[in-house]
Amino acid sequence: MILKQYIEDRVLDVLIKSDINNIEVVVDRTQNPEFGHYTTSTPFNLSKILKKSPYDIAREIAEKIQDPLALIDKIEIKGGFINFFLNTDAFHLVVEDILEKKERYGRFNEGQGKKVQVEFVSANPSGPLHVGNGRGGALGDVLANIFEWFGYNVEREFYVNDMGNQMNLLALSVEARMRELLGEDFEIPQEGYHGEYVKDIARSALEKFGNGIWNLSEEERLKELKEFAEETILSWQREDLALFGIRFDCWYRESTLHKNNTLGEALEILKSKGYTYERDGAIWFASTRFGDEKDRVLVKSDGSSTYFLADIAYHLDKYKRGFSHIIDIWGADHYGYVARMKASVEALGYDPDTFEPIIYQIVHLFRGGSAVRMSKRTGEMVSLRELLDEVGKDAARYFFVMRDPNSQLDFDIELAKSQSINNPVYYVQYAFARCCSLFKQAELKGIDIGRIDHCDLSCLQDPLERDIMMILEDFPDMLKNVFYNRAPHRLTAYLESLAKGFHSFYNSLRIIQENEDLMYARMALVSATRQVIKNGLDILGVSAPEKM
RNA sequence: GCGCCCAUAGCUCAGGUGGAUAGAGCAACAGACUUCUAAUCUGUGGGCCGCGGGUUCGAGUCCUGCUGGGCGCGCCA
Repeated sequence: MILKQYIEDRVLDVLIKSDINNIEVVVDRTQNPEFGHYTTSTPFNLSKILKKSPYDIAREIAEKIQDPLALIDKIEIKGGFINFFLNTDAFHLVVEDILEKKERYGRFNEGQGKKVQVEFVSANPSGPLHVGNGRGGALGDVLANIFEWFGYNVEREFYVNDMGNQMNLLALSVEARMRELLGEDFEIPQEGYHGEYVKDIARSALEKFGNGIWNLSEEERLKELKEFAEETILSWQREDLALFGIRFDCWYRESTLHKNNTLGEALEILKSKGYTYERDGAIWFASTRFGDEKDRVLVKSDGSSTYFLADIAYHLDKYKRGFSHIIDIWGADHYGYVARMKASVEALGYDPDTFEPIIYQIVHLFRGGSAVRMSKRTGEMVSLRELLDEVGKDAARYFFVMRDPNSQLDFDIELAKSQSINNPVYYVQYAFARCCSLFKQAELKGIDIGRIDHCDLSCLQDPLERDIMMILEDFPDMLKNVFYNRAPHRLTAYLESLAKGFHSFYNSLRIIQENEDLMYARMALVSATRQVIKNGLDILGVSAPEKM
């Protein structure tokens, strides 16, 4: 980043002195060493404006480039490209930068403490979390971490859907299972819950309430059971998420919105602005006026409110809590809600750009080559807990964010468990452990670790060393990419390439050795590598074991 | 039917705001441990970027029409 920035600034400097303004200069790393380390194609873009050939422009710019830090070895013109070759000393600046900034390397202060909310998982309290929730959980938590790295004050929130018919069905299902356990006739409602876990809840309910529960009125009994089932399931979810390394700042219940009459408030705002109307005895929101494909019902003809109105109220409440940016992480099956929620945010009077739903595609579980079937109806879903028990937190988190959220994810349980090169988590963690091991070795040999931080890096001249330094240089820039594109999978890919660079270096060059200058310089590089892997794993919420 | 997502090596996937000869890993084959962790490394082969048009100096990337797969289109929650 510092090097790329340096090149960019040098080019910009020439343009400004030539009175060419408002031109964006993009400097890229090259893929081919033939083209140097960094390149820019700005001359192509200037060609039309200046009415000169890209080649001539490139030559003119190249001639005027200043190099106050003496980092540029040579500049070559190829067509309209300006290719920059840096000297090896340039890359030493990167190592120094990392050793100075340490755990702050790659952080930015773009957010300046602005309040951002990331709401994710938000599974209904009607059953244990499943693997789909796992992807949403990992994605949301990592994005929240990224926002923190960019200087935002982030709140993680879980929305608890504790109202509605589903909870009544849950209570009825539990009651049926209780009767079953008592050897009575029972019937699980058609749309009820059939999973094994319902029996577990029924069993604990019998223990907790005893026979007295049957003396209550039907209504009273179901109310008790509903509350009991809900709290039980919520505690499961909380445990699962804790095992998954996720802690929410706030568990926000839908019932709170009803108690505070936020629904009425939201409805009033929409009404007063004239965005509602009555038809067929229902109250409608004219969401098509804000780009939705059809208008939506807020209050049904029987007088009850829709889930959508509660959602509008929920988002009104979020804005009232002072968040400047609101992110909702939704599964692909919620795509249909994007347009209407955007519409309602705008109708309430807030900037729809500050509301950002992020959609992730579904997860397919595999075990070796074969797909693991999931069925919601029979309740035989693979739970997040089972997955965590089998592959562990680190592999689970890593695998869930390893792919573009827009792409479906094939999650191979066997691969996630395997302790081999095939498994990218182990590959990256192993690189970290090797770094740590080198430090341990160094200490055993009585080497002065403190000297590493201010050693002479000039003996780092090997291409393998330079490759690592170039990757390390890229870290902050890569994080910007991750941040702006909401694309954590680029971080995992980055860590794998850094680990690869390190393993190559480790295998072919001796680090701890007779030549002390070289040894300290290489240890400095190891130290920088270790730091960057650590920073990256921290963002992912994956542990960095010192020994494996 | 309409909206959105996806399609890149045999497999799983990378390829910010368009840039040079499209990259990894796995699998296959051939090699490397008396020495800092072989959970590693080195080398080889492998491609009409789903198909057809268009935009321009330049397209895997942008626009458009198809094909195939996934998801969504309730006065459900």
